[in-house]
Amino acid sequence: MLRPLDPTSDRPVYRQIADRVREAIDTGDLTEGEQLPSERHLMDVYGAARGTIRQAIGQLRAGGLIEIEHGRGAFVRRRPPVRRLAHDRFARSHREAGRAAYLAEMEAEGRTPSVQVLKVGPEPATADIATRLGLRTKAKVLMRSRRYLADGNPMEIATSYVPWSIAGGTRMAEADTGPGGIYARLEEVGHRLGRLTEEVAARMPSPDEARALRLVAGIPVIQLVRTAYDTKGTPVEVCDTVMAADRYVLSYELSAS
Amino acid sequence: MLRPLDPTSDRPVYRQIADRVREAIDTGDLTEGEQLPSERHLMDVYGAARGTIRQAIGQLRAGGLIEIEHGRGAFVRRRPPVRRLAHDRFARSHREAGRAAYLAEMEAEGRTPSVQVLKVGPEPATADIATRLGLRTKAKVLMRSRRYLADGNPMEIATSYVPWSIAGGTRMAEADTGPGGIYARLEEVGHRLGRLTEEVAARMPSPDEARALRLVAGIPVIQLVRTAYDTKGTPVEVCDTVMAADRYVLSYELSAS
DNA sequence: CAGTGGTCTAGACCACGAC
DNA sequence: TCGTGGTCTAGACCACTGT
Repeated sequence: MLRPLDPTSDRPVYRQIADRVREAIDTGDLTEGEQLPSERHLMDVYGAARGTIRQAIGQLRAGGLIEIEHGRGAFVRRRPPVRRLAHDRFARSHREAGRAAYLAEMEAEGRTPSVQVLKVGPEPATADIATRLGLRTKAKVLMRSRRYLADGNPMEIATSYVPWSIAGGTRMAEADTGPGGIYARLEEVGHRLGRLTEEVAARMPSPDEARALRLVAGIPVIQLVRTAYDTKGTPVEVCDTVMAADRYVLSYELSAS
Repeated sequence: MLRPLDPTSDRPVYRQIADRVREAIDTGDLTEGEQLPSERHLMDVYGAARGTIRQAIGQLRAGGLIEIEHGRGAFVRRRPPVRRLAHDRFARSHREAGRAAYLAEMEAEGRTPSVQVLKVGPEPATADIATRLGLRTKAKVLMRSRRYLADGNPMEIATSYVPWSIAGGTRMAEADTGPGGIYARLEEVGHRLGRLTEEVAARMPSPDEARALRLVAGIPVIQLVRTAYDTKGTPVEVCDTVMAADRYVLSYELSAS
């Protein structure tokens, strides 16, 4: 199944071994979820030291191709079901934004959703958040941090920020924001939702994020920062979402007119 | 500068060392572009074998925090200037889409842009591309593949697909598509641009992509698949773009009305 | 040349999972 | 208990960068 190495090549042995395994995956000789030959086996096959084999496997792991389970073996990574996030959600209905929309959408897909509220309370704004909200740095803002799961697997961590001058004393500052979520509460206090901007970036997770999202090595995160403005153009909320990149595809609809 | 290890901790030594270096970066003790202590130095400081030190450094590298230059040393990664892609570009002006828009925008930012046409010609469509274009698998399509650079550094690789029934015999199938680019040619043959969809995902690069984009370890790619429809709703082009994630932030504007 | 990282070896002991 | 991967050591030689 695995082609032999080329001893005349100046490509390092560990890379050649990684190449061979990658080929086996690409050609379908190794299929999703299938177990790779063990390290000892690869040592025998290629006559290499264990360190060399582990280097090869480390490459594949960092590239997101395989996943390793201690005591069990290395396996071709299974791609978890992808959640397609259509970003006309807000246009369709403000009332169904946030947690309610998440629960409804997930259940419609036959998955079991859950949401954990991690932290809710006043915080001094970071420079970035303050800028986005049009406040001065360290201005008091409401921070709401929560984790979304599907079938028990973490999907994303979202942290919202609302100026304290808007959120203070309202139900936004409580763990349960009530029916319709934060956008409904914002409208109740006179901030009718106008437009939204979203900024999308990708990077490797911090160790904290990797833990919270239970990310295996080789999976990046998508960071989406959404800013909501009311109809007067005042920024009323910033939501910073960090998503496991192997579980999401964001989709946008643009008009060319 | 680097705190000592905790011998009572059951956290592996290499992780503790990585933690210490990460702390030094977070606190600003090690700043962008600054050189890390050499492997030999770290061996002395922590009394660890070289393999252990290299494991620690490997973690930081895979996390995108540092960059290593053979013979020179390891350095805290410098973040290249980020290109903010506003996706109302198409709405503003179809005529300035594609290469022309890229050259103009880059020059406006004071950077030197260039575009390499990698391959232009007919190809059988993959299953995915065929589906997006509403064709049967392996239908003949025009493929246009090119690489965009800024100041000599690769930024993205874009591959466009147009049904051969539309592109065949036109200037779209030539290396130089002429003024206004591919969208102008599409309109000339009666396909006025209507709406566009964009799908955004992130993943680790393939070895080929890493080479073409000159990606160092620990940098993911953003994959953006744009489908253009004409005013009759017929898909006329799919553009698959793979971008170095450390050089892009995509921004979208949504209406809440 | 000296100093840096890159590759590879051979071996030891440990931790986890399945049977 | 056995087979899997995880951690760590000590050493060798090579390749690249700078002086």
